[in-house]
Amino acid sequence: MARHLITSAIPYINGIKHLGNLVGSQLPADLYARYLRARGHEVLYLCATDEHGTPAELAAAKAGKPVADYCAEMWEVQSKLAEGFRLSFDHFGRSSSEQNRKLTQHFAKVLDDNGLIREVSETQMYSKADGRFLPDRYIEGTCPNCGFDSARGDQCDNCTKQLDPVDLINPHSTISGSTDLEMRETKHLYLRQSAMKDQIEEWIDTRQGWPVLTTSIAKKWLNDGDGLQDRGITRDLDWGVPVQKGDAPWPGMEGKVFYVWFDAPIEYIACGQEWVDAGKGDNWERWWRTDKGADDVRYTQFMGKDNVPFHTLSFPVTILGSGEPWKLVDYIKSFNYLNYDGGQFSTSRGRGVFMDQALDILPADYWRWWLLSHVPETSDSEFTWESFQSGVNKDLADVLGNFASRVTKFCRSKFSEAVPEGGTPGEAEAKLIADLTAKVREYETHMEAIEIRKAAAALRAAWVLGNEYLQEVAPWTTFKTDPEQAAAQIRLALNLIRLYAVISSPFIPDACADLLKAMHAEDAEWPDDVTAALTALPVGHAFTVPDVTFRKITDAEREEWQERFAGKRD
RNA sequence: GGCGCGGUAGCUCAGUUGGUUAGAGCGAACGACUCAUAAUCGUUAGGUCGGGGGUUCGAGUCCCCCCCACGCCA
Repeated sequence: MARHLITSAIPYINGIKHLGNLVGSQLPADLYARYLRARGHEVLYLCATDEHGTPAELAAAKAGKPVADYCAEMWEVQSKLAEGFRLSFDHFGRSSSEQNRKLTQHFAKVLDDNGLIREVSETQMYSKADGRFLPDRYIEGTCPNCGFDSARGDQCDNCTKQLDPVDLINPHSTISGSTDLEMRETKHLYLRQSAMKDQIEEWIDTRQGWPVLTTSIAKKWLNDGDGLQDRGITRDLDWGVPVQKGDAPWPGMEGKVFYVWFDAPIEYIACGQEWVDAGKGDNWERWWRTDKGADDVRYTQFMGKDNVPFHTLSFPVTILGSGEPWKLVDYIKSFNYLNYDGGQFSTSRGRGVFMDQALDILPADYWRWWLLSHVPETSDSEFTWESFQSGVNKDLADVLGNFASRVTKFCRSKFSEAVPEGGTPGEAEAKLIADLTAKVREYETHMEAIEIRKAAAALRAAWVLGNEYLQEVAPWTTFKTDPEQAAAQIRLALNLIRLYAVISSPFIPDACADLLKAMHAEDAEWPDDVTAALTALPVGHAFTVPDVTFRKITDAEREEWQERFAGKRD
């Protein structure tokens, strides 16, 4: 038994995430967490909402609510949806927590003590009407190059020319529309990532077997151009962690907050504290402090490729730069993007399926199965309704669901709703057990390597073995001449249902729980010994014929959904 | 423009450090079976491995050039 710390990239607070967001970190992390728990390991799986920054402020303003209230409400919404998808977080925290505020301020202090923070004076566009500095993308004006009238402060979307906000003709705030703007001087803190470049690179070079996607992105940022750049960690905003040196004020930084990218990853740690403070655990340091028991913890992070630079560079700079014994990540599993029907998912245009809508039309397991078995591991992958329909109908309904149905119904009709006795296992049974053992071991290997698509394929192949076996021994034929032998065959098949429910549970937890219940299974112990596991339900053990475990998606539904989610979410 | 990831059977994708007849699932065709959610099982399907050049006894798998798609960046 080992101890596994797992985190998935924390979703931003403003709004409901789409399936691409879900499959890019939380869902695979949940799969891994569930698998490890099923194998008897001790797991702490943490996630949270990322709440600070301008987008949250703007979304709150749009909703006409104070930003703190808005975030609290959205946290509830995201929390409910996570439950809906059966994401098994040990705790779902918030980056706006008191714990994170203190920890972030602590890290800033020790980084400053270690000479890794410097002050920079810069001029920035200030909007008097909004009472705030405006980031480049909140300023629009006419492009001096091509005359496009909605050029952003940093770039013209029309001619792609790189711009400086001061170059814009008639610049205005996109928040209020105000044109009363001026350049003001402001001071910011920068994290001296450049000073840590060699140490970070050395650390990354010692990471074995990381996905190409992860290391190639990290290497690019380390060595591209002038190398790893220092990065601002403060902003002129109200909503965020106030800039302080630990408990003490930071002269010259009054009224500023830490930039969201700085405090968000620290929330991984703070979330452990929240977990304890919520009464769900009693010691977070044994997960996070290598001097307090976290030495034997294996820490795995899950994230989309857009988050890789923060997790391979910025956050490690924070951790290593602190000089304190915090647990560093051991393995980073990163994902490409899931596209939607020939294009991108789009939150702003409402293109694609969002988490709430998905659960409105089908149970979580249907989504979990398709998404996980098509997770964009090696390259971007694509959601199409045809593929979704075929994956659900074929894999879940026909191969797995129907197997449980045909076996239990046959038994009920020829014997009773209990495991029948008689007969002896022969060659066919021995072959099935050998094949199944090999397949289960293969499945375990892929799961441990977090090769999710391959794991899904192996799992599906294990389901197919059951159908092959039935087809070969044909108990419906055997029964006519040798009912005892048919009983032995169906006894094995009934036990297969239980075994499938156990090993499939990380992918499709609800359906598996239903199947285990139908089989009146008393435990869900992992089949380390497949032969033994196939006698777990003894002769005479009662069961209940399960309801339709997975229903099929009709062509009419598919067409309707295809239409409904094509664009424009209200 | 720079960089990154890709371009393998109709579709979605596998293909370790280069090595016998390039694989899987879906779809399609044919056959078997009838217990089951008109489900299952079997067989078949022959793709210039984006294009060109090179290294090698031998390359989808290494090197160079080009084309295409997607993404990121300034």
